[in-house]
Amino acid sequence: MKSSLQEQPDQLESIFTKALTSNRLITQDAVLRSDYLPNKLPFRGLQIASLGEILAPTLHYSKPSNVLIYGKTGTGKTAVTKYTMNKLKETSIANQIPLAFIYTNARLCGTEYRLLAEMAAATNLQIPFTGLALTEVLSRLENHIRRQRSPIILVIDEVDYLVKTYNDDLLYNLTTLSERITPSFISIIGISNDLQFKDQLGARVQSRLSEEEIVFPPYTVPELASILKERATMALRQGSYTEAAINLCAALSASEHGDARRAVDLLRVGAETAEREGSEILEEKHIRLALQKIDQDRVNEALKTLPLHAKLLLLGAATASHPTQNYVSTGALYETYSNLAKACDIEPLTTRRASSILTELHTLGLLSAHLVNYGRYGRTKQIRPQISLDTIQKAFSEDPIIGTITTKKTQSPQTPTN
DNA sequence: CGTCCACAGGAATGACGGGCGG
DNA sequence: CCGCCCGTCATTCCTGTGGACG
Repeated sequence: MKSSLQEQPDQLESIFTKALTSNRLITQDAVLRSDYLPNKLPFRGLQIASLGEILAPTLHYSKPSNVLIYGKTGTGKTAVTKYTMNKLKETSIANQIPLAFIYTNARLCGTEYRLLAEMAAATNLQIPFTGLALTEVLSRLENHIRRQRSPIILVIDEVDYLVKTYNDDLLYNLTTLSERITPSFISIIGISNDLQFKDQLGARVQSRLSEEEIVFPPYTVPELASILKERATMALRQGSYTEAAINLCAALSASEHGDARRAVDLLRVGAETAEREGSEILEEKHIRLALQKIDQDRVNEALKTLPLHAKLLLLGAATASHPTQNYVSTGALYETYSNLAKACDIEPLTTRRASSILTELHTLGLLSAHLVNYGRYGRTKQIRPQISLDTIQKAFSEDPIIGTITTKKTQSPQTPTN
């Protein structure tokens, strides 16, 4: 800004604007968001090419093979798929080829029903929130697709979730549906984080669904570094970051199976911390702080969104676990859990239900549990919380029900008898 | 060598909030 | 409005199990 005016009252203003512009490390924050889709995807040329090859037949009206895409989180599966779909979409529109593209995420949808509803919505068919039989939704969808007359490319992200929590029926139904509507079709692209996913499919689905497979290897450290540098030049003010900081980001993320999304998150949070403490330059220490913060946030978020009884069980595990060995047996935990529940004026759940919740907590990684045998004295799980009592109490302190308990003084140390 | 502890976890069933078509 | 079916969460009932004790 050139201010040729000699006005002094704007002295402060200029100072402020200078402060605002110069202390901003991040100039393009959208680039560091996890949903940002870059217009080129380095180190994924092979995968893009294979997916392109597979989908190419759609351009002369024939059905492409179904595809399964494998790779750990943050290896670019979703980005590559979306990228390729977008390109294909452009081409199909330019050549007036009827083709519909649907992207769904099984885990975000949550249930089979909602996944179908989402598909329907993407093809402009309204499906009620709930209340219909799955078969009903399916047949409505079929009729609708018949009427629309345009083939569909359906991406199901995190298919492994779908199959794990339900089974492969829905996938089977979709493939047969596709066969019923020839010459139109639904071509399915399944994206899975789980490399063993295919084994969980029944033979009838397996042969249909995985006609083609593409594997996404994890990014290596140099690859991650290169990706980060590119993002950094776009998103951060020039000269506001050190090479070392970028490399640290890459190294930290590579140790977690080459997760690019996490690497970019780390960069963004790092830059934010640097900004907040008024630093001119993003350095390694900021990245380290960011790493802590990300982990912390993730845990806190998980804790806060837990259902009531899961919270109580976790709290019980943390309070009751043996001070030195740091674990509880199932029975003792159930005992403390019941007491906690009663203290909150809540009926405790049955042991059976508690057991299910416990395994859920285990799969979430908030607990560890392993089976031990005391022979004549039975067998039980040794359950130990993976999170400190302190963190748990803090996270629960805002809970409308549990908060009253956690803010109270810690229970007098009642040593459990064994 | 059989018992029997202290649970794990499958199957069946029910209560509940909701939408459906008629 | 009704009778029906849905998905979700929870209960009840049940069978299964590794190994120290007797």
